[in-house]
Formats: sequence, structure tokens, C-alpha cells
Amino acid sequence: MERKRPSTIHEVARLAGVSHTTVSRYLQDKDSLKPKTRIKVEYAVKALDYRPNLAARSMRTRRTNRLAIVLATGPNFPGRALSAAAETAHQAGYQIEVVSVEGGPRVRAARIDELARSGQVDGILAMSSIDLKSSRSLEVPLVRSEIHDEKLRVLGELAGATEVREIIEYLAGLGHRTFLHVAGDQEFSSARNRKSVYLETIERLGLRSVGVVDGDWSAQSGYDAITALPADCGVTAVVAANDVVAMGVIRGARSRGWEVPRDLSVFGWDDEAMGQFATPSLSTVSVDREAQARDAIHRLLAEIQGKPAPERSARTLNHVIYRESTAPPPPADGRSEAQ
Amino acid sequence: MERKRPSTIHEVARLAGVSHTTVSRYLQDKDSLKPKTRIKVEYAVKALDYRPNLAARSMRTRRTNRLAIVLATGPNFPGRALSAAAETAHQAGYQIEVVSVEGGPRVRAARIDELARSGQVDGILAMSSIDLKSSRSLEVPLVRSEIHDEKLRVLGELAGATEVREIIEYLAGLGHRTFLHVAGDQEFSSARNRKSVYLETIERLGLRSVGVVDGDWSAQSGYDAITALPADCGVTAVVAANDVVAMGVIRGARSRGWEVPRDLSVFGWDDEAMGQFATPSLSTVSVDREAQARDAIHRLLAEIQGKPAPERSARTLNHVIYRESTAPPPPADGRSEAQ
DNA sequence: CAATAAAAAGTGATCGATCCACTTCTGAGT
DNA sequence: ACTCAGAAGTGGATCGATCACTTTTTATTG
Repeated sequence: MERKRPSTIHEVARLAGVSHTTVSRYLQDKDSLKPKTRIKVEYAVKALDYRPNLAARSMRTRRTNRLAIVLATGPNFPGRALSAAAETAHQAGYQIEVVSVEGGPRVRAARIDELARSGQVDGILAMSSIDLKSSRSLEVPLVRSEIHDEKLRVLGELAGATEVREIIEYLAGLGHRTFLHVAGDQEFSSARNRKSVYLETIERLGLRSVGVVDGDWSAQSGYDAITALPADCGVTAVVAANDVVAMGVIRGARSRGWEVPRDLSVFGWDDEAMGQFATPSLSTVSVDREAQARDAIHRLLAEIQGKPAPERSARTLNHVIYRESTAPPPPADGRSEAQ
Repeated sequence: MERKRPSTIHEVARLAGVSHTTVSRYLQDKDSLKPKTRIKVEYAVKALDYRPNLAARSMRTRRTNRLAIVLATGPNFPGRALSAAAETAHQAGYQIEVVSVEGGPRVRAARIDELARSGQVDGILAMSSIDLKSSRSLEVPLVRSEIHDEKLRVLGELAGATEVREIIEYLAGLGHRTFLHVAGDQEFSSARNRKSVYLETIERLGLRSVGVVDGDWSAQSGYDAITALPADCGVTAVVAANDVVAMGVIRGARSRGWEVPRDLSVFGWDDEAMGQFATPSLSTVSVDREAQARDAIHRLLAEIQGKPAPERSARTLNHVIYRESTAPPPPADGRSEAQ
């Protein structure tokens, strides 16, 4: 497996009968050349199948045109988001380096610090929660895909707040009065946000919450949350952290003889493929993760290039989907009868 | 956001009181230095927080220590595999560049060709099917995570073959005689393999298959496959391409009044989190995608370094899991009664 | 048409590492 | 004490781009 040595800018220059600087200019901005010269260079580039050596360029310019995306190992892998982020970055001429870090938020923060000072990337996108002491600023721009939240909080609005409210108001409209929230891993601000909006909304509407269970995004956590409830708690509606948790909740309910949605309404989050075809199909929130990722990359590139932050692409990325797992609550004595 | 200029090998050398070459030697092989010198260099490196400029190194050595992973956009994103691949590569001192390509196998093949001759990566791992005219060899090593299949075929064994056989034999043992296979996207060799082993096994055991539906890994394809069946086809067992498809099959069956597993047994593939908590819970095959990815990276690194291919880590990466979606078939007249 | 400004092209230095061809040390054997 | 092999260290060339300047060409204008 021997690689043919790729041609250099000098070889192109020689073939085109110009200086290497002219070729360099051509690479930066084709219009800065006289048409006649441009054509000569163009031909030479094509003839030699020339492509610039990015290492050499990066050495001189001190820019790498490379972004790092840091994510946590484990479940909940943001595949669609990563895929969209990579494509967006490529279109802008940047490459994506994936750094998958085992361990908690502090470990990831350390890795990010390391990355930032390594000089190997022009910017970093953190797709998982990180525990970064923001006191010391990093050497390169950092965008957290979670920062949506803090930004939005400034505007008096938490990420996902609208949807959580819509869900609870909908359920309350059906007649539900007693709720349970099985939250996601509280390391994630998305999980924290939904939890706090849940509590706010319950309070505001004068409803009752039998509590919030801090889960870990797993189906098991949903199952356990439900099976641990006292029989007479009166819960008729559950807001789960995501579809997987919702699935666990439904299964746990059934193990106690509570049918969904007859005895219990359950809401998920994420609109996963299986949820639509499950029985009962899951009421959920569809999230445009691709758009979120594109936004995050655009913000990062803007920061790198010192431009103002671009507009968020749309406010209505998410929407609530109503399916079979939600229904009016049973009559007051309904459940004891069912047991 | 101004970056402090990182220190160079010369600065380290000056602080340590040695020449830059000595520092370079230290970086390559710490043991080639006299202990006294080594300590001086070690101290200077730490004091200046020195880290070598990889662009400069790469320019000189003509190696990048970077691998590209090519994947397709869309559903079925191999998140766990990617994560494991990245970690394995990092441990070996390689970085991972993710290239997510929209379009079909030919588009991906073109992108791979482009990547290979770009000189930016030392090797490529293709995690999605590609249509590569193998005639012209690439400039850098390429490993397809699907190549498992072809390799294994040489040994008379297709990937996943054991599991498909085990599934069908199990179902036959329960009394099933008439089968349906809802296959995955035939672009993927995993889908092709399972399909052909399905057909072989049906044949070998003298069972009946009402056909193979070529799907696209989606739940909808499973739903459609079932609802399109004639009422009197007599199918009592379905082997689905994966868990999502299986979910669609189950839902489709229910829409016709066929209960799973009473009237129909359904097998999935992948052991996704939701499948275990669905009702009925899915019989499936658990796949160790992390191990597969690690294997693939190891093979790629071996090729890059010109070493012989390493041993596959284990033959028994997969195992069949029996859950509620499979049971003995109904008595011969069972279904018509249910309708 | 000459003067002059502006645009285009060329020259040589530079980025920060490794590698090569040497020179200088070190220490064991006689 | 002397030799000499081999280890340790040195200076300078080199990789392939960009950049700051300088020089040449082209266009403009009175």
C-alpha cells in the first residue's frame, strides 16, 4: 500500500507557468486573478489532481478548520444531531472530530479544556452536559448544545417549556388532577428545565403532583417509578422524560393492573420510531434535533469568525403529538374497581 | 478571544538546556535519552505546558494519525458503534473524523475515494454500505464494518447466520410451520445475509415461507407487510429485520385482529431499550455493536501499520433473547375464530 | 501620450515539527 | 593511560502552504 506523493503548489505553479503565490491566491479567491491566468491555473490544478495540503496550510495560518464535538458514551446517543452537525460543518468547509468521553461531566470538562488548548480545533461543540468552571475562558470558542436553555431563560422561557405546559394543560383539560413526573438525568439541563416547568405549571394550575422521580432516561427508571407508587396515590397522568421512560412507565403500570390509557395517561418525549407503533402508541413531543444541531454549529462558526450570533432558525422546532397513551382519567372510583 | 501562542519545541529545548532534536527524540521514545537529560526535558515540557504541533509533525512525517468514519445519514444511526470506535481509536493515539454523507452507496463511495486521496486521513472505516468499484485500490486502507460478512462467508458462515437459524429452529420447535420475513434495506449486506439464511433454513427444515418483503428498516414497512397479507395465508411467525420493524409488524397484526403472540409470533433484532418494555415485549437478538466497532478499528489500525489482522474478539457477540412476542402457534382454526 | 494609480504577479521568509549527516561524549577493554 | 565503539547530542535542511513586501503589468486620466 504505497501512496503516490501528491502534487504540491509548486508543481502546479510550474505547470501553469506562474509563481506559487499566484496559485495560492487562486485557492483563496479565484476572482483575484486575471481570467487568462485563472484558466491556466485551473487547468494545472485539474491536470495534476492537485489538492492543498491542509497540514501545511494549517501550520501557516494557525487555523485548523476543524471542530470537535464532545459527547458522552452510553445510551441516548445523539445520532441524528451529530449527523446533521457534521453535514452543516462540512458545507462550511469545516471538519468534524468526534470525541467520545467516558465518565461524568467533570471528566468531559477536563477533556474539553485539554482539547481547547491543544490547538487542534478551532471550536468545540459540547453535546453532553459538562461541568466547566466558566471562570477561566477557553482558548477557543465553545458552544453547548444545551446552552439554548440559559439563553432562553434570559427571555423568560426555558427550552421545552411551551411543550411541557401544553401537555399539562391538555391533560388537565381532559380532567386529570394528580400527576407524576419521571425526570431524566438531572445532569442534563434539558431534564432540569422540564422538571422545573412541570412543577411551575402544576402549581400555577392548582393541580396536584405526587412527586418527581429523578430517573436516568432509562425504561427501568420509569418502570420502577410506577411500581414504587403507593396504591392509593391517585395518580392518573404521568409526564415521562422521554419515550423510553414512558414505555417503562406503561409496562410498570400494567404490572400493577393499571391499563394505559384507561387508568393512567402517559406522555413521552422525542417521538421515537417505535413509539408510534407501540400499543398503546405514545403521546409525545417531536423534536427537531437536526435543526438544533445546525443551529449549534452556526452559532459556533459565528463565534469563531467573530460575527454576531445568527438568528435561531425557528421557535417552533418542537410540537406535541397526541396518540393513544393519553385519555380522560377514569371516574374517581375507577381504579380501585380495576384492581 | 485571543489565543496565547503555544510554546514550541525550541522553547522547551532552551529551557531544558538541550537541543530541539533531543526534545524531539524525547517525544518519540523517552527511553532513548539518558535519565538525567530525560528529567530535564520532562520538567521543561511540563513547565511550558508544551504539546507538539500536530500539523507541523504531520507535515514532516506524512502521517496524520487520523481516521475517517463514513456513515449514511438517516435512521439507523450507529451511535453506539461510533462511540466505541472513537474511544478505541483515541486509545491508540488516533483521532476520528466523522463524515456523514447524504445519498446512496455510490455517492458514499465517491466521497470515500475523495477522502482517500485527500491525504487527510490514514485510514477509512465505512459503517454504511458503499458501492466501491474495488478494481482501483485506494491510497489508504479501508475497512468496511460490513466486511465481516464476506470474510465469514469464506468460512462458510454468514454474519448473523447462527442467530437466524436458532430463531427459526426455535419457532419450528414451538410448532410454527408458515413464516414471513420482513427484510431490511437490501443495500446492507447484513440485511441480505439474514434474508438468504432465512430462505436456506426454511428450505432445509421443510417449512413454508409465504415470502420475503424487502423493507427499509422502518416500522411502517413492517406494518405494511402484515396488512398486505391475504387473510388466509396461514402465517404464524414473522422474522423481522429489526426491533422497529417488529413493532410495526405487531401493530399491523393487531389492526387485523391478530394478537401477538396468540395468533402470531414475532422476532426482532437489536435488543433496543424500548423492546424489552413494550407489550408484548420483543423476542430479539442482542448485538454487541461496541465490540464490532472495536474489532473494525483494530483491523484498520493493523492494516495501516502493516501488521497481520488481529483475531476477532469473539464469535459469540450476539445472542438470542426470548420474550413475550413469541409463543406456540394457535390451533389450526384458531385465527379464523379470532377474526 | 506621459504620468500615475491600481491591479496582478513574483520573491523570499516563515510556521514547528522530524530527519539526516555529523560531532562529541561515555565508558569498557587492553 | 589509550583506543574505539556506540550512544547522545548538534545544526541545518525540509515538508507545503501563506504572508508581507516588492516588482511588473494594466488601466485611467488630464
